[in-house]
Amino acid sequence: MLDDVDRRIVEALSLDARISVKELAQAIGLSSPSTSERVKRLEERGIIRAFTIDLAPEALGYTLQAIVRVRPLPGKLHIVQQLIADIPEVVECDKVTGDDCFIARLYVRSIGQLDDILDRIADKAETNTAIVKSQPVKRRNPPLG
Amino acid sequence: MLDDVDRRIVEALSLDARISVKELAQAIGLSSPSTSERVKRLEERGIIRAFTIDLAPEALGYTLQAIVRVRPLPGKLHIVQQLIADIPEVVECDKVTGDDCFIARLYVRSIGQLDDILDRIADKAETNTAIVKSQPVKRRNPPLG
DNA sequence: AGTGAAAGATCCTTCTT
DNA sequence: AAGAAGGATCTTTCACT
Repeated sequence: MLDDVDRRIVEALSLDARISVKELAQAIGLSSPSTSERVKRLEERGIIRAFTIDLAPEALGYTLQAIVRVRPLPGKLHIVQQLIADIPEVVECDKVTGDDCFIARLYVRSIGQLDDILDRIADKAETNTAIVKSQPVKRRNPPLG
Repeated sequence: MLDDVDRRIVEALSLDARISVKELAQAIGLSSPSTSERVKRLEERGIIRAFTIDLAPEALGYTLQAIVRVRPLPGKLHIVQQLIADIPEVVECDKVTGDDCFIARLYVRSIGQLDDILDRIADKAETNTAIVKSQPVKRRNPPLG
């Protein structure tokens, strides 16, 4: 899937996506042309999906994070899904097996705001809200092996 | 918090963190020096936490994603937390309020692998597993306003 | 696949307004 | 915050292993 060189490239770019090909090449012990080619192929193979930035929610005023499980009432599934997608504070939502149909992550600035948002779907779904107290594992890469 | 120019910078960099200051400047209609200064300040203010890459789990063979709620047995909280953190397939784990103490997201290559992993904590915690069927909302930024 | 050198292009930052 | 310019830096191409 990924050989050892690819892995090192991915790890280095995960830490700093702005480093030049030259720096990257030195970091992984390869020449610039080879490194450049590797990166290009990782993109072509769809392994590197994008070069992006990591934002700090707290620095944007989002001091509260919640994980909400949502079980739409009978016949309301599609409406609820659309409602959730339309809430900009929902930064991610998965449709899952089991009783809880959706699991959404929300960034909010206060409990009041959270309450407001949940009220919008209260008549169309049962919700179960968990407030995030800490993050024992922050977003990280899975094994690249 | 963020003025309109900052917002456009963040949006542009979210889409492509590799663009040059020059390109970025053109995209947002500002001069290069000003743009450069803005980006630097966004980093200093802790809003841009890092420049990184977005990996495609499927392209790495992770065809299955699961969200596992974990309720440690009495006295096992710390052990369980450590156990979870030590599972490399756990790409993110939150400690939350409520009965379920932890909510973890796992990337796995098969149901068998998921089963193996869950077995490791089966004697120390109750778990509730939901398989991700689709992602109505893929990872996105919260409102930048 | 990878290396090394070189040339050309591009870029960032500084300074002045 | 803009504009120009200098000086550095980089990426890619090419021949070769």
